[in-house]
Formats: sequence, structure tokens, C-alpha cells
Amino acid sequence: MSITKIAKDLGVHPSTVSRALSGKPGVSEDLRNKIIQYAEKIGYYPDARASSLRKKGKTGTLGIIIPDIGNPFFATVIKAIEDVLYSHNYNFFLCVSDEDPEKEIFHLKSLISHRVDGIIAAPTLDNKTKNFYSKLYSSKKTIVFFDRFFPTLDIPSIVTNNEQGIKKLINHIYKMGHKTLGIISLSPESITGKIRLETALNYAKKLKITVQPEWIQGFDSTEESGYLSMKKILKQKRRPSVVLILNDLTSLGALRAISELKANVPEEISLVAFDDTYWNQIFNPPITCVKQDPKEMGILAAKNLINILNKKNVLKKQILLDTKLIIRQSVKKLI
Amino acid sequence: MSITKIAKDLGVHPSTVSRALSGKPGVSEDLRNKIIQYAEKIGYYPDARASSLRKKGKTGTLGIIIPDIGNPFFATVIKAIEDVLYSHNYNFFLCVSDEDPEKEIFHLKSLISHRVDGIIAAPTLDNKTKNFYSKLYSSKKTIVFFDRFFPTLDIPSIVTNNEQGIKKLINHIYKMGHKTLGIISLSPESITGKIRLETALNYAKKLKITVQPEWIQGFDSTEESGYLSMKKILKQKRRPSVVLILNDLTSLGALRAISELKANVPEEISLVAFDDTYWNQIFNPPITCVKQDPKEMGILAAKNLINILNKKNVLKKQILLDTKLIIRQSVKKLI
DNA sequence: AATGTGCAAGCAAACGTTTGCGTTGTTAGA
DNA sequence: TCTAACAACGCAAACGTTTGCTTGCACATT
Repeated sequence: MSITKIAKDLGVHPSTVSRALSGKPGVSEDLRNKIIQYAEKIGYYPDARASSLRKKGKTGTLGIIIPDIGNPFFATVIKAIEDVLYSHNYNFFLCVSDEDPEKEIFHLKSLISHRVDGIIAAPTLDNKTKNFYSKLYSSKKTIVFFDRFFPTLDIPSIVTNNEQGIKKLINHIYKMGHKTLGIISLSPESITGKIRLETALNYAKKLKITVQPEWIQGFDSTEESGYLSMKKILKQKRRPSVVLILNDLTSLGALRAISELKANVPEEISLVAFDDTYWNQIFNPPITCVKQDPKEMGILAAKNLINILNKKNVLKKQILLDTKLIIRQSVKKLI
Repeated sequence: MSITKIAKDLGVHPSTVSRALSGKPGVSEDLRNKIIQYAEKIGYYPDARASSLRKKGKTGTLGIIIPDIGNPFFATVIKAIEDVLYSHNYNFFLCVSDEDPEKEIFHLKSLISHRVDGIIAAPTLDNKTKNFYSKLYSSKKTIVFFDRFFPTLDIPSIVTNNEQGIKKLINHIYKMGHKTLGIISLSPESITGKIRLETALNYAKKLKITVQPEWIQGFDSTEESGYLSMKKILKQKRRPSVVLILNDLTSLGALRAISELKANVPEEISLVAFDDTYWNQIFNPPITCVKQDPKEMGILAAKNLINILNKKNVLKKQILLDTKLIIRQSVKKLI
């Protein structure tokens, strides 16, 4: 199943077969048709490895790195990226890092080995990964980050305006008259978690909303962490009037805890969450939240990467995506 | 960044560099270390294309084809597959078909061109795709199907025992005393949809449960279709006492319709669903459903593919996965 | 008849590796 | 001192393509 084999079988030279199949001039119509037909008959598909090797050109492949494919947020981003890449004829390797720097670096090396044209990544925030990305970037590899980024590296990135989102949520509960706030956080190692938590604490302080230390729970972006955190908050004697949940999977767990303890939302406890997920929509009552735009994030990440590859207009190094407050029925009006 | 470049820089022969870097004998320790250090310094990673080309061997890459990455079911399968593949050092191209035969065939061709070692696919059921898979399989390509399969092709597949799942659900509502049944179906072009719908109709008939034609709604596996279907059912004068939802995304839409119309579950209408999704768990009341095992499905699909590639024990052509009935509070007891 | 034009096809090198074989040079055993 | 053994390294071909160059040939132009 190679051009050489076709050439041998048909008694012509490989170069002629190559030209015939790739539509280049220099082959008579008769011979070209004969070659095309024979290639179809034996089920020949060109070897992309050999082709890209010889052409010294691009492989037409990209690498995408995400921490967790089970997280609907990332699944939605991937879906959007896929759409753009397909329309530009790119294939991509999907790599899952599990937030493990070693695994991520392993994948990066293997992407480089496969000579991908570019990499789109939601990187694991860690010194090792940071150094590795930095090396890759300075050796002219094309990289675009989404959802996360390294503040000290000036690699293009598309991220949600997390400060804005948190402030919208806190403004809302403030207007509804809440003065005490609990927080279900996620891993503070992730830049996202760090920004959201810090913004929440600072902004709450500014608005004179009380956040007791024991009302801050959760240090992991998992469903289980959300479940345990919400339980811990609910079981305290002195509770906050509203709980802010900083991420989607933790929200799922938190809602499970609420259901299990039959806590009444918003009568007994109010809730606001980051991310407009399925469960925030379908919970009873539906949860007030800020919506990120993972679709837009994916589209921009992919388009920007392609633009850079095509040496089109260079974009802003960092694109901040707006959030949208979606007011539902999970916050009690206290004034 | 190539072996030849390293060789030139260091004044040795490329073959020596190759041996040094791949740990083969025939290089003095001194020189080997020097070469390794230099390779690290300039950030050299072997060219997987050239290597696999020369070795006439496998590329260490696979292709995965799914209809929709946004569907949590497939996301979970992918996650499980990824886990297995990573532990066996495989990379994979992720291809999304969108249930579009042309797109799927395009992706298949491109996977072949990239000379993947094997393909794991939830195929779009269509004559064109069927013929294409058939051709690939008879030309010795390694393929494993999951979730879907072509009954007339004997390509290995891992699928849920859909008949069993449907029967468990219908048995349950039968025991609870229901005699009238509505169904929110999905695309009957998918073998999954076809089997589920047919089993439901036949088995309901057998148990003398009435299914009026106007109680069968929905012909698409989308959230929107589920939403519209549930609305149509709820707005009828004569309603069934229970509605069976045949798939996960349609269930999300159906639940949205329920919330919107403020229909009381299970007092006004009972619900049962295929797939134990987030929203079936978190809805109030939580929905009685049968659980597939997407994780197991992914693990088996990946392991079987790898077994075949390693020419290990050949497995059963088709593996049927058991379903599990999860009884919650969405079905009213009528007797 | 000599020359020019243009098309069809072959030739060979190159992309980056790998690997069987051949060539050195050193050392140990007889 | 001779040679056998072995280690260290070079040589060149091959994997499947692509592409600039050359060759061969038919036909048209002078």
C-alpha cells in the first residue's frame, strides 16, 4: 500500500504516481486515471508521515492538553475547538494531564516527537510544567493556553475574567442583603482557584461581608470535595447565610450534600456558583450563577492558534472573556 | 533538531547518535553521555514519523471516533480509554463524527493516512460508513467498536445490553402498577435507539402496558428534542402515567420541560430514564433509571484493542455489558 | 533539414531514522 | 610476535514521499 508498490505494479516511476495522485501536472490524463483507479482499487491512502517528512512542512496535526475530559466545561471547550480545527483540516491528539505535571510533560514530549504544528493547552500550574512550556515557546513552538496561564510567561492565552465573575456574584448577594458568606473553594494551586478565592475574599471584605475561616472549605476541584465541604459548612452551629461555590464539579457535590441533608434552598441557606452547568440549571430551585463561555473560549483558542500558524495578524497576548450573571432562585432576599 | 544535526555538531556519525540515544550497545560510555547531554541541551526529541517509518513498525498512535464529545456518556468512555492507553504508552487522535457519515469517513481516511495502529469507534450507523469499516477491516486494520455496532459485520464490539436495561425499567414500572406508557425516543437510525425503542414496545405489549402512538415522541438524541417531546406529551388530554426516556441528553431536556411546566413528579407524572446522569441524580425528585457502565466500556474497548494489537488471546466478538436498575423517587406507586 | 517548443515520464536526492555490515584499533592469549 | 576476539564507530541502504532536473519524443516553426 505505497506509491512505490503502485508504481511497480503499473510499471511506472513513483514520481509519476505521486504527481498523478496529488493532481500535479506532468501526467497524461489516461495514465493519471489509470493510476487513480488502481490506487482506489487497492485501498491506497498516502502516508502522512512520509509526506510531511519529505515536504519539511507541517504535519497537519495539533495537540490538545486538558486536565480532565470528564469535566463538562472542558468537554465543551474541546467540542468548540474540534469544530474550528475540522473546518481547517487539522487532526489533533487529545492528551489528558489529570493535573499531574509529570504526565503533562510526558505528553508534551510525545507531541513534540510527533511534530505537531501547535499545542492548545489548559496547563497544570506547576514549576516543572512552566519551565517546560517556557523552553518550548522559546524554541519557537506554537502554543496557545486556555482557561489557565502562567502569569510570568507571555504565551498567548484565552481565559475567563474570573475577577469579574466573582464580583458579579458577590455584588448580587450583597444587593440581596447577605452579610455572611461561606466559600467552597477548589485547588488553590490552580491559578483559576487562586484568583477566584482571593477576589472573593478581598471583595467581600471591601463590602463588609463576613467570611469566617471555618466557612472556607474545599481544596480540590472534585465532586467529592464539594460534597464534603458543603456538609462541613452545613453542620456548623453558626452558618453563613449564603455559600459561594467556586467551580462546576464541586457544585455538583455540594448540591448532592444539600439534597441528602434536605437543606432548604434558599430558605435555610442561599447558594451561588461559578459556571452554568446542567445541574445548576436543573436543580430545584435552579442555582444563581455566573456563566463562563467555554464555547467561545474554544473557538478563540483554535482560531488564534491557526492564525499564528498562518502568520496572520498577531492577536492580543491575553484575551479575557466576559462572564454573565444568571439570576435564578437560589438566593434569599434578606432586605 | 535532528540526529543528523547532532552528529554533525559533534563530529560523529548519525548511527552512533541513534545508538547512543536509544540505549543500544556499541557506543562508549563517554561518548554516549556526551551525546545525551548535547541532545538535552539543544532540546532534541526524536522524530516519531521518521522512526516509525524506518522501523516499518507501529506508530504508537490510535484513533478514537465518537459522535459527540459534549455527551457525558462519551466523555466518560473516553476518560476510561485514555487511562488504559496512557498506561500502555499510546497517543490517540480524537475524531468527532457529529453522526455525519461523510465526516466520519473523512476522519477514517485521515487516521489511515497517519498510519494509526488501531481504531476505537462508536460508529455512525449508515451504509456508507458500514462499507468503509468493512473494507478497512478486511484489509487487516484493527478496529474495536463500542456503544454501537453493525449487526452484519463481525468486528469486535463492546456494547451495553440495551434490551436488558429497557426490560428492567419496564418491569419496575409494571410492578409499581403502571398500565400506560409514554416514550421519549432518540434517533431510530442509531442501532441503540432502534433496539431500545423496539424492546420497549414489544415488552410493554407483552405486559399489556398501553403505548398510544401519540405518546411516542422524539427522533433525535439532543437536549432540545427531549424538551419538545416532553412538552408534547404533557400537553395531551390523555396522558400516560409514566414516561420512559431513552437517552441521557433527551432526559436533560425532558427535565427542563418538567421544571418549566411545574409538573409534579411523581404525583402527576412518573419518569424513568436510560442512563444515570448527573441531572437524573440531582433532579428533585431524583430519577429512577438504569445505569450503563461507560467506564467499563472504555476500559474493555481499549484493553481489547491492545490485546489484538499484541496478538494476545482473542476475545469474544461481542461483549454485552450489564445494566443496573437504580430505584429513586420518580415513579409513583399505583397499587 | 535544422531548430525550437512543449509535454510526458524517469532519475535521484532528500526528509530523519534505524540497522546489518564493514572497518578500524586495542587487548589478551598462545 | 602473531592472531583471535572484541569494542567502538562509520558506511550505506531503506522506510514512503516529493520535486527539481533531465531525457525522450512528437510536433510546429523557420
